[in-house]
Amino acid sequence: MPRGRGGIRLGGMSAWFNPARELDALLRQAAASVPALGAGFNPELKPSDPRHADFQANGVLGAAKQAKANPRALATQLLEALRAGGGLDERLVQVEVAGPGFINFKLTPAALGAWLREYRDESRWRAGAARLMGGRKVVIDYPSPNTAKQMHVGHLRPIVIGEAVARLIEFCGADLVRDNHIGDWGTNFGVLILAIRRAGFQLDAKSPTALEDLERLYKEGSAATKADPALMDAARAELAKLQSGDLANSALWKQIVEVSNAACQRSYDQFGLKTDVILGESFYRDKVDQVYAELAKHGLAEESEGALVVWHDEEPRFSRDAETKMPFIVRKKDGSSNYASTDLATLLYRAEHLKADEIVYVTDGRQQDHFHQLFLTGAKWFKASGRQLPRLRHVWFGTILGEDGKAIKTKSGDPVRLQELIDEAAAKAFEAVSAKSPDLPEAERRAIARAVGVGALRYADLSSNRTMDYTFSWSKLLAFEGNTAPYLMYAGVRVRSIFRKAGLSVGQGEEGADDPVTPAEIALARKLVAFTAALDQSLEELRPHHLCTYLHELASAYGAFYAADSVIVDDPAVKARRLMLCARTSAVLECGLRLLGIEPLERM
RNA sequence: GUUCCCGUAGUUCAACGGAUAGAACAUUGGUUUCCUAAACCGAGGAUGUGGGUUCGAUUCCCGCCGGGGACACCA
Repeated sequence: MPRGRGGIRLGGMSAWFNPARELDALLRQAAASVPALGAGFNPELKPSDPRHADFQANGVLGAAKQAKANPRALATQLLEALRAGGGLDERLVQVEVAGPGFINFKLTPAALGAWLREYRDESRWRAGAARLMGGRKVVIDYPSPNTAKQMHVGHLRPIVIGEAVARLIEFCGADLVRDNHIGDWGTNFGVLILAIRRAGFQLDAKSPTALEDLERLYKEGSAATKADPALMDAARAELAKLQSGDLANSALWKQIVEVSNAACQRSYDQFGLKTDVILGESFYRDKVDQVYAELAKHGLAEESEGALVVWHDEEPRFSRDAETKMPFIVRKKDGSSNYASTDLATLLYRAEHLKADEIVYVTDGRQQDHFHQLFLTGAKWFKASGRQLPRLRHVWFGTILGEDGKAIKTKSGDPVRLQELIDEAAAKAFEAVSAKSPDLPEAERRAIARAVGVGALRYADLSSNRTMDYTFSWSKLLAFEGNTAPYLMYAGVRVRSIFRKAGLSVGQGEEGADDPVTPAEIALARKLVAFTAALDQSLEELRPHHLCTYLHELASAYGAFYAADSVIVDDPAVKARRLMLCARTSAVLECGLRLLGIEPLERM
């Protein structure tokens, strides 16, 4: 993400969409004329603790050390150069040298007011954010489940995180393709087919218990093949038959996939998840031969113990000299394809047919080594064959642990089913909404409960850093107070209620609104302008929790404003400017919630 | 054994090398003739451990302790 490339000014309008970017650019310009700093100076501009300022530049401290200069004196020089440059209007931004040599920037009420009047709605923000990823074609790979398993709580994260990351990327201007790369061509099928044969089970895809039956059989098969290596070989043989076109296995495979996809779709519907394409591993069945041929041709892959593998000697743990060998196995010794084969074929397809500039893989953290090897192999392969490698990113998340502190797995006991979790959340929310708003019709209370319950689940998962593991807990996932989705949704509902009471629709009644005045108005306005910084930060490493933190702070600032300053008052000027703050809060909050995949409400 | 991730108030989590380590829950004291109290205002309480780098370390490096993951044909 390039910084300091000048700012965007939409159609000659005056306010900066993203003040941090503008200030960064101005500081770099100014530094060029300060001898001790020069053109390569990085101002290290960051959002500041609001007690001090809106933004602070820390870069002078390090530079002063390098130049053996007094940091405060150097900061003062830079500040003078900045003023001389003429790009800074001090009626909008107050600047001062502070502490050991920070440069602090504080937006004045005039700047806050200008921003609020100008960046009114989502279309303006999208236009502003489009500089982040505009014109880029991005493929995102999620939730990519394995087939023939019931959805349990472990499936929550790829759905929820994947959707939030996808929406964020799309919001920032990318042309996005959501590709559900389902795992439908692996050894798990061999295991399952073997188990079905051994049990003499007749699969009926239309049976309501079909998925449960499959899951039970898979568990049996999994236990059996684990206990007996001969059975594992038999399972692999079933897969090899499938992959080479055996009619009976292919027919069975088709039925299993059908049952599995229908069940997954029912879960996706409840999360509002829509994928653009479903190109599972089986889609690449006839595209892996090209991968083997090209890797061999360029000398990247070699035979080892009968398998075709790629070593990466520059990475000690993937090198052929490693103590425990961890090659990237691209073809098994029985000739079957595996995860690596199909992922390489998928990479090529996305680059050549989908024209991806960037590919984002959303999976759990246990696959880090796999993706590291995939990316290394992809880079060498594309370079050797003269292709342009898309930017590859592994957006991984931590594991949901069971009560025993171990990862929740289908095989170890019975983890909570996803449907059970959703139903429980909705039931609890229904109880709450019925207690607090008994006058609403039952149908509406049901709909609200659904939105609140699912929203709470999603937010609980998104609000902490995705790389953290967490232990499954009903109370954590079903919390409705504090830093939760219902808190944010409630703040939004209170804004909408004001407009209803005033007989206006959101956005009306703010004509001629002036700059914020009271402390609560100013604090809220500063928070609203900080939306751009929150977007930047979330997008940078694709971590939605930054957006969650921001939205919670915004809702909290609104809560304080709501308690301190009445909106519907007699003074038309006061009313107009507070209505403007309400409208902006509503819009930012709802836009932010939607980015997280949470549907805002009119009332609750 | 090799390697990756993690360790912050009683609990669940923030902090992109910077100022007095922020929140939420729980505990505790207050706020409602007034726009939804699912709210607001206040109080107490924390960086596993030992070194190092740095003007400055929760953050970077090394050791130790503790938890989890991966490691030859699962995905």
